[in-house]
Amino acid sequence: MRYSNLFIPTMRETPSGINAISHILMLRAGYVRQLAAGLFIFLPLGWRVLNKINTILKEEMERIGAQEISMPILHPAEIWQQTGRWYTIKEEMFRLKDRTGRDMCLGMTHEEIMAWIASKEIKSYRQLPQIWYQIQTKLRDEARPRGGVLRTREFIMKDSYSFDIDWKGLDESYRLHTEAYHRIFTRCGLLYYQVESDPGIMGDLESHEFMAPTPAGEDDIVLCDNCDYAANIEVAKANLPTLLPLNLEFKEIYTPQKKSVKEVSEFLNIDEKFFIKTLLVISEKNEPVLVMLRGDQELNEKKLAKIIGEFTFATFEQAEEILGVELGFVGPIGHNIKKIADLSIQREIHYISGANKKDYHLQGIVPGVHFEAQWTDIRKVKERDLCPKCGKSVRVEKAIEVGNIFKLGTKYTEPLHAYFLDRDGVEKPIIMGSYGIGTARVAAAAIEQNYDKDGIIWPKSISPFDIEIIPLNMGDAKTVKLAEELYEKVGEIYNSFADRHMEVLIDDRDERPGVKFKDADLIGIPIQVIIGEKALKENKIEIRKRRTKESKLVSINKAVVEIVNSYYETY
RNA sequence: CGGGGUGUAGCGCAGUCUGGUAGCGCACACGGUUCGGGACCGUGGUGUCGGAGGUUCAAAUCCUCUCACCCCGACCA
Repeated sequence: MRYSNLFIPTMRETPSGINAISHILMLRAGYVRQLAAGLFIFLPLGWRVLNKINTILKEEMERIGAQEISMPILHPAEIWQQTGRWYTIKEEMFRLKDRTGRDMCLGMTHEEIMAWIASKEIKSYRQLPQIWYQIQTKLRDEARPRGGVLRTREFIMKDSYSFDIDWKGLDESYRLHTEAYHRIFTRCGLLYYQVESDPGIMGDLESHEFMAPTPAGEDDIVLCDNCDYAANIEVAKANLPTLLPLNLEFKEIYTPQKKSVKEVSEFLNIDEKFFIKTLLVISEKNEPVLVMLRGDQELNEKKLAKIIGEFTFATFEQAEEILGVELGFVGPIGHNIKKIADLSIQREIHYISGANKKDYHLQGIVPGVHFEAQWTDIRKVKERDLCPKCGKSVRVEKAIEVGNIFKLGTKYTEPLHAYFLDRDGVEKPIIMGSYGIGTARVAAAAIEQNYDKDGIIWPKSISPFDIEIIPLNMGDAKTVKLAEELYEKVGEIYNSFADRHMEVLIDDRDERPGVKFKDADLIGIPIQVIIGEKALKENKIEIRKRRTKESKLVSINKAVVEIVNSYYETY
């Protein structure tokens, strides 16, 4: 295509107030514009990228036998009421009424609708298994859109749904998706990990997330370099840290104004490991719960929420009222309320914690002797903890969730009466799975992982164009003639591997060379073909790889071959 | 929803404290000179100063309310 005909509004200056690299570069390079919080317009280049990704998604989904369908975005409330999610999901769902006053909502995902159509049409085991997918817009009224296209209120997602006769079938559908996802993210040029994850409101069964590591990510993932352990920090486990016992006489100690574990630890010059951190939380049933962790550990709120449900941390006033002591001096002994202790607190070891008395702590506390509690894993894994699989130390990395896969079982098919008759004429619920990939997130993750100070460096599989031809002087007839010839010829070259034409962009604008170079680097097309008068005098042109910035002069009569070869060489 | 911040030309910003004719750079249009890393000279157009109300002879500036957006947190199939 011709640059002069394309709408590519690049910006010289960095927009203020935003900090995700992908957000800045997508704006500066003219890929997107923002309409409102969490709502983005994809301009021609941005849309081309999304379509490249969607094409890969389609190819890989079709490859595992999935069939593309299209679903309404506007849903009647009844179906969501049947599965209960109309009530369990709160402000995140966009709701509206139609002209007759009927409750409707905008689809944030499509389990309900997919299960509904399955319930109507799937009657026999002979019709199973099925995998249906869609690449469509979803809407969620996000509490806080952020990071440009990383978290938006309206977004395109590929989601697929599997329907099987039994759990074995689901395992197979899940496996097929896992393989497809590995192919998809590899083809998209992403560095990624498959991690164990929290199924959240999707169900209680197995689920994994595909995570692209980058500092812009919203999630923390725990990785082991020694083995293949990888998990979202929400569910990650680690080996119990052990402690050499310290003998402490059971007695109160005066610790004026020292409240946090850190403060008391420094004051007494005793390692934080020998402390018990005592937290007071209030569950959603308004029940106070005392939560204990070893002093050097942090609470994993997701793990605790799984045990006691949603909770909030007690305020200063609530603590005074419930425990009769100021926060900072609360200890595990006494208090006739529910207690949960992390497994990192070992029995038969002497610890220090609050004395339940202002300005005093208590040492020599022995868990199991001085207090009892429900012992369970509620701590957050941190860097250098020991891998639960191999025992070597793990690391924690930030990552963008680009895809996920869930085993749903009968969570949606039962409430929606999606039953079939099996071989023996027995009625059974369809076993379901769901699998998503956020298209724009893949694009953003690709940028986060592939850029330099000059702009985007697209993995070539999802670049909006393959080759950019840059005639430096549009006033020079020879330059223009050669550029046009290459534009025609390279565009016609058949890329036998991917079975498509090279997509060539020619910067035919009457701009100065500097402008063209800057824009070319910004928009990030893998191969730049530079046609300048100096080299032309020696019958040469320049081929430059965006990623490495290495360039070489090649003679005109070999230009086409060299350009195509360079394209294959880069990645 | 809690905390912080920002709204002035298409973009980036100054002006606000201390009220007195709304500015700078880039971009844009035209002419000329340039042409291998975001050129230069000249000329020109561009604003409900986020909105509403109030104080005042006078408000971008002070006061009250409100809206939008960004960042941190909560939340997040």
